[in-house]
Amino acid sequence: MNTKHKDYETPGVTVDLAIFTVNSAKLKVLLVKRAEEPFRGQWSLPGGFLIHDESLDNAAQRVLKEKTAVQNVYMEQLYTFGHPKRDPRARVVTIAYFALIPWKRLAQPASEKIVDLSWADVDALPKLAFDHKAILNYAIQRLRAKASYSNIVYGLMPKQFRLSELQSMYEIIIHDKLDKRNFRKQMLATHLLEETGKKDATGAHRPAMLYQFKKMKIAFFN
Amino acid sequence: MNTKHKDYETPGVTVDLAIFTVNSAKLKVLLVKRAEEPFRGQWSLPGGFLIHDESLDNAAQRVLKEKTAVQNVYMEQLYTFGHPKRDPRARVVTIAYFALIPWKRLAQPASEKIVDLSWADVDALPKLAFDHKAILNYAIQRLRAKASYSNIVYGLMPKQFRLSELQSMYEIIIHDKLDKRNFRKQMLATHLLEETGKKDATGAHRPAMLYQFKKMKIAFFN
DNA sequence: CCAAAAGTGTTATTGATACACCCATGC
DNA sequence: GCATGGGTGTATCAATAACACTTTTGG
Repeated sequence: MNTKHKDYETPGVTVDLAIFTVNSAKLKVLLVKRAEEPFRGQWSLPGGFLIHDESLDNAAQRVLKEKTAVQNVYMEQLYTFGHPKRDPRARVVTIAYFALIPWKRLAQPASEKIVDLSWADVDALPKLAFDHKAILNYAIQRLRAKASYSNIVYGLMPKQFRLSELQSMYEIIIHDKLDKRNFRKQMLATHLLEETGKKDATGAHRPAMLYQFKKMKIAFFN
Repeated sequence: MNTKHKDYETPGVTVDLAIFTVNSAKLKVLLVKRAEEPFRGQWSLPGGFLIHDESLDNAAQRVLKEKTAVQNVYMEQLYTFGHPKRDPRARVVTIAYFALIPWKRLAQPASEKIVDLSWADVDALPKLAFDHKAILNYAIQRLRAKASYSNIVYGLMPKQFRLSELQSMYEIIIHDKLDKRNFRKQMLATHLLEETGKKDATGAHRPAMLYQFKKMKIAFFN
């Protein structure tokens, strides 16, 4: 690493977040309406400048907490975007993250009442500021890919759930139907799930066993 | 994205590269000896500050070319490291890349004569400056992982090669022995290889068919 | 008693793995 | 003619995919 600055203007450094949840059988992403130029009034991904003495992960956590008031959810660094013209005013490099939040953990009235925040259906997105559409597409692609070979969808589930709800979650993310019997066999074969003993009778019909993820030292999403 | 700078010092932005090749059946990485403080005299990954109007990928290509004089090799963005104390003097965020170069494409005398450049065996690394050991470990892990489910090792092969050489390359990267017959079956089943018609009689024994990768519109390493 | 979701096994197919001998050439 | 790497096929095993009916409850 060459450490001479020379006379290059040093770029701004931000983090931007693609925060996903699932509600009403739709994958949703959190958007914020910009209050300032450029792109004033347009929707964008939540983000912010890196603060002194704050790691990248901490910056992403901070933005997440500011906008959603939740913490301890699944989050990973996605990719860094640095095209010189991605911000029309100044050079800004942004480290993109993606996060997953179970819908139930969102204080719905609180986060929905703020008019400048919106959970947008990823299949019906408005025009986005900057290169946020590209960032979001990248995030969606990564989420879908990981859902098919990892247990990342855990990050979207509530504490307890029916197996049919877990299956629906997979189907929503990967955009395909799964076989009920094979799905159950596979899920139980991982031994990552355990029965709670409780049954959920909220449906109008036969109550279903509720499951939860076993406590693990390391929450591992491969 | 909030675009107010406030009074935060804006961090420096660099790219650092883990440039791999394979020679003498060993995975090697290019290191440079630091000429300046901090870590003067220690080995580090090649890197440099981002220049105005240069994309991140271009910055990585520039550093690659400066150090190896090669271009058009496999390269991908790896991860961005931004711990506030990773550079002892100032805040520096670095976007790490990894690159693969076939040994034959390196002008050996040229790149080896420079005393401050070294192709180090990844299993016998010296102490590295900054957090470059962590960056390199991450790169090696990614390379090994991708080798087992993608055709990324293509990036390390010369234009034409024997199947046994391709197999050796896989074995070096994934650190395991493969079955010759199964390996050949699998490789040929992908239809990504084609016979050149030529035979390589440089060995002291039965000449081997030389293969090459088919020309593809999109070079795809999954 | 009917509607609706819960729950449950077996078979077929496919892909991955294990394994040993003959071949062609240079020396 | 022998040493060396080149080249080839089959059988087993494991994982995945296809598939339909009975059960339990609420209304």
